[in-house]
Amino acid sequence: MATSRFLSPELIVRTASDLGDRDGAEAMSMRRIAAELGCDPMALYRHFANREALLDAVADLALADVPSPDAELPWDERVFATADAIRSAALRHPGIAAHVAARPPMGANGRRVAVGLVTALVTTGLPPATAVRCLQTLVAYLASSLAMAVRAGSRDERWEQVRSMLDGLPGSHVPGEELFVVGSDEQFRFGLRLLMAGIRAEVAAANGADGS
Amino acid sequence: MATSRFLSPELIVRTASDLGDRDGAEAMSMRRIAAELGCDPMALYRHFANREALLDAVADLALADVPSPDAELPWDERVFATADAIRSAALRHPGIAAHVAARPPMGANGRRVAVGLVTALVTTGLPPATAVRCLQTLVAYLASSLAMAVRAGSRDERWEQVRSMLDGLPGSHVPGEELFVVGSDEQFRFGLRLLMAGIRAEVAAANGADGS
DNA sequence: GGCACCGTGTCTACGGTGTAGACATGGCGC
DNA sequence: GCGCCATGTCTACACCGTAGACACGGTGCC
Repeated sequence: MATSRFLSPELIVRTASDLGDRDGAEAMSMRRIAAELGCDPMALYRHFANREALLDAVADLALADVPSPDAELPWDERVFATADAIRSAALRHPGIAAHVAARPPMGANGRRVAVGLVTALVTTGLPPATAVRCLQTLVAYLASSLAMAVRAGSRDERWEQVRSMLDGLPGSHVPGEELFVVGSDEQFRFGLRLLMAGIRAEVAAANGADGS
Repeated sequence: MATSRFLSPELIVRTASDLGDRDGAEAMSMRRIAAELGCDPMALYRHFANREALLDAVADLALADVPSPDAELPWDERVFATADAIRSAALRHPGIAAHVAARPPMGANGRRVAVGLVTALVTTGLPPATAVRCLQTLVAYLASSLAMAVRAGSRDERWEQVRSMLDGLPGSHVPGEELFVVGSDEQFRFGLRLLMAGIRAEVAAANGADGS
């Protein structure tokens, strides 16, 4: 049993992912993953350079079920749908979502999705450099939204204080408390729409200056 | 010397902040902060509930030199300038920037700035609920940009792989490597402009549907 | 068949972390 | 003068990532 090659990167990553889903992000320590596998913690280092590399792999696994953008759709729906799919996929594995956010995974799946997105953007007529900038902006927004959605209870009491200050403003006091749930799907889509509007303006500018 | 009340939240926070500036984020451990102060680590717990609370205070201190938005400026310049000031202030304390990003500080300074921003937004005619959504989106983008700007070397080699894939696309290969410096000032401002364009569209829609 | 090698898993140990809980001590109010 | 309470100290616990030396088994070569 000492050295019968029963470990593999795939097995380790799957085990870590399950553990994270079940017991949360902080459960994915080298020691606990090893305990789950029934092996020595140091055995993991034969397959991953360090913990971060392992978590990168777990994060990339989470992106496995993000479909490549459907090339039939209009570019903006394609981008919107993909961003939404990334978010859903990451939130389906809350243990790793924070890591996805802090370190956008650039494994096989990450690259596949990124290339799909940037492709959608360049087909609009955006110069590639601008398309990459837009993609980076999207990734940044996505990352933060994920990080916030994953916070304890997904309800951030700290925004409440902004709310009470808002009550002191001229306009009537703001509606309900549900507005202050940061990281909600609704809030995410609102911001994503803002960004898409900005990108559309950029596309229009590029095409206006370019051809028309 | 045992109990002469020489510690204070302010002193602790300032010491921790300096330590973080000098030796990086991971230097701000309870033990090292205490060593810097020449006291016992546990003494810090008399003034802060836990490490996170202490770091929150450090983060809020970093926002102290973000000026309240100048009410004379047009709303969009006001928002842009404030966002930029927040970023600068946070980056001036790289030790805490990551924490600011992960946990937008809502201490006295954080609230002051947040209220200033939301005020700028509601003066445009946006309904308060929408203004808050816009603010949350801005905060999310800001947070991520900070987190990325603070990464090792501020140059993420992982984006290089997207670049090489981009070379295979129809358009001529993308310009230089400097494009892929994530977290650069230029990239930040680009994304901020995208967002502001989106918000402007929202404002136009609100005012169009409202009065005109 | 014998032997060396190398990939893999194990063990021990180091230096760190946050923080709970009991203890000491000095200043302040009564 | 006495007692209380805030504050700082000490010890200890349960973790963490991972370096480095070791053991073992399957594989290729002679």
